[in-house]
Amino acid sequence: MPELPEVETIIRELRAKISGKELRELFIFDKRIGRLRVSLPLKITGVDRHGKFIVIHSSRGKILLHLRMSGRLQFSEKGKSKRSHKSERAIFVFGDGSVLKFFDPRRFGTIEWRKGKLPELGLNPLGPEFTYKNFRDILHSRSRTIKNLLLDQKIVAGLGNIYVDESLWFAKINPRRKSDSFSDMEIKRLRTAIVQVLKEAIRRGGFTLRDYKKTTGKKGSYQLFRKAYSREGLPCSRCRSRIKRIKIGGRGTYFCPKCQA
DNA sequence: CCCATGTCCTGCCAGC
DNA sequence: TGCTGGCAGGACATGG
Repeated sequence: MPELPEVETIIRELRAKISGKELRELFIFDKRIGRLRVSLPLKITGVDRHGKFIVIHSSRGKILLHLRMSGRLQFSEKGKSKRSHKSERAIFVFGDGSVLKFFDPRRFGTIEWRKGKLPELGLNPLGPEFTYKNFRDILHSRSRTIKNLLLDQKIVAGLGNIYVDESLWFAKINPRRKSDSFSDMEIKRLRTAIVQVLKEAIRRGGFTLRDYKKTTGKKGSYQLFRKAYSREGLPCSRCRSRIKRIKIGGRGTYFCPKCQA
């Protein structure tokens, strides 16, 4: 389930590996993932992250990849452009013979071609616009459960189920709280928690529980550091109470019932 | 508009 | 052992 830190890890690897290369061929094996009507070859000029989108820049437009839940990219310097696995949905072949494979067992991932603007998203939590004031204005202008609000990409772009639970744990905020009920102190704590959690997760190369892996096939390590997500019944590392799991908006939600009362 | 819920999809796993 | 049902979740559609 790639979220901002996982996507950031992936784009840093991709940037180093495919910038400046020529995209010679693109095979898409599953129509559901998207159709890319663009003439090849294409010169890759850079790779960026936009929320959870991977943006591959070229001189004529951008390729947007979204991994959704189970999407994974695997890069090899010398690879075959033949499909060798059931969950392989697309293969990018570069001028030097290296290949990038898009695996996605659950088939929610997408590939699209964009000439103009990128999709509109909310605040970038690692950008200069994620100020206390901007964040407070958004929280106070809505009356939603904080868990749902933070999952909304049009509010803050890049958080998913894991990092929302982790951030709320650090901020000591109950995931069921309504966003318009927050004090200034709580908003400051939450803002700081989000930034710190995301930075630490990037430093650790993301969170690997099942699907997510880096483009080299290696795992991230944030799961070893996690405080709430997928820790049901285990002791809270602050107060030793047992972490609880509830459902909010259909999403599994982990929190400490004592510190996040 | 605002907010919550249902849906897409496949692999995995608990329980019988 | 083999089957079944439930669950996982990002984003979008739908409906109140």
